[in-house]
Amino acid sequence: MLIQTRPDPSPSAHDRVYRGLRSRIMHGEIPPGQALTLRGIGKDFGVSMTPAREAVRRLVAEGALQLSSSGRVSTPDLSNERIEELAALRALIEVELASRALPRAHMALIDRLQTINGTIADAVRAHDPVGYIRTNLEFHRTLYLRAQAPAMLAMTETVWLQLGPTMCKLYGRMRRSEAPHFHRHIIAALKAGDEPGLRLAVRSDVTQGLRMLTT
Amino acid sequence: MLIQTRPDPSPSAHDRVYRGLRSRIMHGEIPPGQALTLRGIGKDFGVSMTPAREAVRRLVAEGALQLSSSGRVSTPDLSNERIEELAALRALIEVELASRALPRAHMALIDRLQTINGTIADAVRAHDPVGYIRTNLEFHRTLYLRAQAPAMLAMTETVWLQLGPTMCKLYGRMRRSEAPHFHRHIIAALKAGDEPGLRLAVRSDVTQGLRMLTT
DNA sequence: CGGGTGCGACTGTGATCACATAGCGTCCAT
DNA sequence: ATGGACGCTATGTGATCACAGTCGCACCCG
Repeated sequence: MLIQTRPDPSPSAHDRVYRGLRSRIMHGEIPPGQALTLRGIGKDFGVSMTPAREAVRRLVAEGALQLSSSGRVSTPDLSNERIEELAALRALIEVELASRALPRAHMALIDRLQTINGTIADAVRAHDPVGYIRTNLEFHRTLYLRAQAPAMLAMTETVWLQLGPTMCKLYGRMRRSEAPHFHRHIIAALKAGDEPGLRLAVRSDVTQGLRMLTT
Repeated sequence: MLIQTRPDPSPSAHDRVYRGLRSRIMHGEIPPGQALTLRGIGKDFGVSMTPAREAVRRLVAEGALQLSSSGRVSTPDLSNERIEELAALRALIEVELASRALPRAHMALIDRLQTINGTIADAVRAHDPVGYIRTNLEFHRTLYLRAQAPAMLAMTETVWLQLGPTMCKLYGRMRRSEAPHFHRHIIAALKAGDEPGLRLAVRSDVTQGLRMLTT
């Protein structure tokens, strides 16, 4: 019996398309309101309409894309109320995830977080919005993975996905840029094992970041 | 220019299939681990495989169905850890929704909640698990609709959806049954405008209901 | 020069088909 | 009688096609 060295070699076409689009959307590579076509997506990924349609359906279900009344697909342009809601959801769930990760946060994890934080600073200095968003999310995901709570992490990533195009719009016009300020608080609270401080730091990081998103 | 009297007359086939399956799953009409086939679903709804596939993909994206490695589709059989996580998510988000609904809760809303609560008691007396689950969710949704927070409500409904088959298994073996106890606390807190009491009552209702789900 | 109208290309939808694969029952050999 | 191998059937996947609706653009008329 062969052991699968690659757990997912799935040559499945719709999965490739799904992952590709999801990554582009979550990392803010597509501005809000951008129109997409099934045939265009299919051509981009070298597949026919069928897998493109499945990937789009899935992303619509996750709120990463929206369908107009006539079925045209585009990235959503969020209202301020929607952004506030999604920020509140991030605050609720991510605080819980951080809290659950705290007891399992070894020094190796903290080191990795500090490394990622350095990469974020690099992206900021290089004025690389996509790199900034990607590494910022990687910082949070690395922490939350320690919470051993896959359902909560999935839900959080869905929220990130919905905010992707909006973050694209924001960081595109973001001129003066500073390294993520509250990440140091998060790391300090992790080191100290200070749960209330960690909750406050995560909540502050999320809400401060999202406050800049409301027009 | 004609005004659409019916905002969604959508004769769209995949939407019919999606809504139908979603309702069945959320209300606990399908036990966990139940295998489904695209051609079977298509025949049930009188459509071809294509809309059935799209509906299934969407439900998989929402966690209401799972795909085996070979692509076979079935309702998920949740582990205890997963159930605990979903219960924690319900507690987090629903408490927030109730809190946001509180300032807008008129007497008319409270009356409707009491009426629904009576219907729940009827379903319990009639030993009707599906009716119980449906009206119980209707109770919560009626309250949360007042929160004016569609993204949070959607996320909560996604959690309900994931718990649907598990609730089916539970309430199928539920013999002695009592009317939902904490719903009265919720209504009392709404009447009194007591926010801490409301948060506690909702949290208790959710966690107590879900504690029975863990095997 | 401006606006309305009509045509054409484009886009999503759903059905059907060909193909690969996984399940599963059966049949044969020991 | 039991275990294993074979083959059939059922199932998901992806491509293609026909169709209907929509959007846009150009052309024509005032």
